[in-house]
Amino acid sequence: MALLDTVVMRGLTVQGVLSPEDRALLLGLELNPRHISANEELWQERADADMFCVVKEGWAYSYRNLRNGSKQILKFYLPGDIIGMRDFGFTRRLSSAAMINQGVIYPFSYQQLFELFGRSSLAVGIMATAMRQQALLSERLIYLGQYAAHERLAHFLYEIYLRLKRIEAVEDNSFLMPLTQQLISDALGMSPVHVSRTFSMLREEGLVIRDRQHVKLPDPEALARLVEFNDSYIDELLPLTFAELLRASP
Amino acid sequence: MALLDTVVMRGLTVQGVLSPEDRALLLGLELNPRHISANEELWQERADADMFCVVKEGWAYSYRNLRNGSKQILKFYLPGDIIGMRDFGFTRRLSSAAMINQGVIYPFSYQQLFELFGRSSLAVGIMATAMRQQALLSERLIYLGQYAAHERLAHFLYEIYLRLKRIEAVEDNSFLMPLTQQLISDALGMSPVHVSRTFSMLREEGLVIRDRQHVKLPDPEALARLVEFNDSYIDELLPLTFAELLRASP
DNA sequence: TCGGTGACTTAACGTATGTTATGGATAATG
DNA sequence: CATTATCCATAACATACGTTAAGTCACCGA
Repeated sequence: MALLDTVVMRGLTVQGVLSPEDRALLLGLELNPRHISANEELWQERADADMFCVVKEGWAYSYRNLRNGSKQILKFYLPGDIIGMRDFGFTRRLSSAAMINQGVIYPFSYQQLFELFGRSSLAVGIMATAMRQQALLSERLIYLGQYAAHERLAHFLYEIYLRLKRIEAVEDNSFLMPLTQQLISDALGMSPVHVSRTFSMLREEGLVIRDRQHVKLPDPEALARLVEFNDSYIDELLPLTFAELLRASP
Repeated sequence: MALLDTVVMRGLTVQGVLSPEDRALLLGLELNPRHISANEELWQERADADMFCVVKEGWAYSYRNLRNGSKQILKFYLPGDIIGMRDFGFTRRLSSAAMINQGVIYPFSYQQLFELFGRSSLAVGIMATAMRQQALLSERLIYLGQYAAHERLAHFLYEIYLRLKRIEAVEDNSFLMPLTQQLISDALGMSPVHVSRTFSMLREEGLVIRDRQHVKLPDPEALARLVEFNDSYIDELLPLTFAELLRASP
């Protein structure tokens, strides 16, 4: 299962828009096979992110270990899949990755991806933006999978708080949230009644004050501790190496 | 909140790798404001996908309506966010999108994105690949949020089945799955014990036969009906319009 | 001013799923 | 071949959450 055989690249081939150079670049990603034994780690969360892997043989998976001892698997990778794209645009890995059984992978560097991108800064920027969106999606998946209702709601509110702060829509730890409890329940996969119950709990604990659309988090840090929110990456600029790679001559 | 002010693009600016042309292209996306009223739909699931939106004012959200009447919200969009990237590389929208309150958006076309990409076929291909990965992640989020254990497991098995079929690793509706129930439970957010229980249920219903790593789905279509699996898009080639856009002169 | 509507709260009750524990089958190891 | 570890099945019990329902409060149009 080579990259050129994936649905997407086959589509581009059929449509006749992949130049011979493009095809050569793509094939060039699959030159250095590496044999991996079962259960071997490819990388750990927070390791430097500087390369991807195409899975040639075997199964792998990406996951996050949580404070409470549980772990959430984000994705299983089968032959032909690319591991590591999730981290593109971040300095460090957002999740760990490991082989399940024995297999073969082709590692390739960010540098090679930049060549695929034709060294277009904007392409890199758009891709990084998309991956940040996916990072938020992954966080939510983790919370839906592993945490109880009050943690999910706390996590949700804290995420909104951070995103609003970034666009300067938070003042004195308060913000406007035009969501009904019904909408929140649809987002968090719980019943509207339980959203209400859970808001009451958070209010009693002094973590959230809410009157209609007005929300105040008296102690955002306490909330962050409760939810194990990894906000280190959210406002992170692109890795410094990106500039060098973009400026490097082909 | 303009695109040039987002973390990613600010990073590229700081690093001095955004050319004046790049900046002009990016600014060019935000020329045609459109005022949207509260609760107005931006598009529905399965509509033609041919453009994105930058949110300027107001909140929006993307969601999927499910057969059982519930709905799963995938993401809330705040000012500065781009709506619609999730569908890039697909012919039709994978989820609906609507405004929550009244607001302003800037629509921009795929064509404009292709210009950002410098008309690099490979950049388009990589981006589309990443978005397909995200589509699978979204499906899993929907299932974690809205469905009971046996539906989650059924969905999981059917997804694996489809992905293995694509790489010709399914024979006679059987395949090899090197996963322990512990790993499956970590992926689906349920206890290992309940995974076992649920496998027993599916076996009694004649939907799944399993002996250790050997899995057989006697009637994959029955499973697909049970889980409301939208597999129409998984093996879809890139939209035909992509070739035209890639070939168009700048 | 009044009834109507939608958003929210709280309570009572049922159930899906988690937890803990035990035993059996199979694979791994010496 | 014996021993041990791993994986899995099943049962008994506990609980978080869903469901249904009723009541309060704010807002809105007649």
